[in-house]
Amino acid sequence: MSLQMALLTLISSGGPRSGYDLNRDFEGILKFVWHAKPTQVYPELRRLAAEGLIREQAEGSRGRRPYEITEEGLRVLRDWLTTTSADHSQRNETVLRSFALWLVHPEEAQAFLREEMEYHRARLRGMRATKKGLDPGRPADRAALLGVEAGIRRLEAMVSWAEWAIDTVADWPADTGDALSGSGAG
Amino acid sequence: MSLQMALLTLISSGGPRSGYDLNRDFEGILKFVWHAKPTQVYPELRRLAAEGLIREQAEGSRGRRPYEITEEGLRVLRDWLTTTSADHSQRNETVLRSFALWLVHPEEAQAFLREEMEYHRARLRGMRATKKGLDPGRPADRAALLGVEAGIRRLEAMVSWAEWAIDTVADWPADTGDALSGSGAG
DNA sequence: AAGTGCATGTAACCGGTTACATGATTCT
DNA sequence: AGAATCATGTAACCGGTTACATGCACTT
Repeated sequence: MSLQMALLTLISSGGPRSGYDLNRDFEGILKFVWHAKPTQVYPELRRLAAEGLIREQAEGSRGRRPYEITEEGLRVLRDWLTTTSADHSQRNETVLRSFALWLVHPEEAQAFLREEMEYHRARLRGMRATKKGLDPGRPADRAALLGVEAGIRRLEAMVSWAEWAIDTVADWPADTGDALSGSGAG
Repeated sequence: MSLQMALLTLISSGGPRSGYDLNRDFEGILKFVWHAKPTQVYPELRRLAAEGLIREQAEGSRGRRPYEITEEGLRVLRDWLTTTSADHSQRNETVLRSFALWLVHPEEAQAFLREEMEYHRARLRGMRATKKGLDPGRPADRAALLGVEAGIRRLEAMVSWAEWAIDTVADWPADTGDALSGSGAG
């Protein structure tokens, strides 16, 4: 359901877009918002076209199939925004793993946290670069700036959390033997 | 895959737990980390037991089936933590929707953002209450505190973002007619 | 001419959701 | 006695991933 809305949002905001363009968006600006593999995107575009929510334009070079949104597609998008409420279910493997960190040696826990810190710092740099590429003069970009700002703030939260967590784990008492018996790096 | 690890983490950290207990955890402390419906949890527990990663204890009152983690389960959990890296793919419908907000009237955009702000504030209160219930003297709770702190920081980021976004939308130029033609509340 | 990146797809499988079903225990 | 909550499950379906397949265009 929401994949359709994600595709309609991208197509409506970024002008005519092909499956390839959309896949790049999922890897770029939408990385922390929505994701889908190419094998899911292409059939879904066909379905949206069959439902009349998007329209295929003339085939471009290299077999590109650019789509544009239809009036009906816009209507459906607006309807979704105004009459349904957002699903808040989430999955975050970084945080899931942190719940289990008492089972490994502090050095291993810190190694994990450092890796996560670096990852989120890198993504944060990417997000800030993306932000610079947006034009506040364009209505669609103004909305995109809202989304990008959310991404930046969430990434900043993760980076500062990881920094704090590394310090916190350093202060954990040794717990000689019990939780870590049988652990690899013993 | 990660559902198994989520279940092992909960069972290892919280003492013997039944499917019902675990479902409550998914609705509570793990709400923003991992989620699974009861219909997925019960068969998965049977599978974990068949694989020898958890062990069923004596059936309790009301048909409760409490499980405890086995040595093999602990080994698998530690192995997952130390030899594989975290999947960072995410989906966040709140932020996805914000990318499309230029398509609706500013009042509708703000109504959405206000709703999200309230939702995240409420969840933040819940997370802070959860934090108070944890005992830093217990190793498992110390790790849980890392996870809960991540949740709090992410929720704080979302609340402050929503506040900022409401103000930002208020300053958007009117864009008389173009993007909003055909929109419901015209 | 070979290698890389562009660009789209199919089929099989698995993870996850929805709808449905059952019965015991506690509370009012 | 009836309602609410505890507690576990099955079956069908759908959304999403993995593995595989194809061919063109641009660069070196």
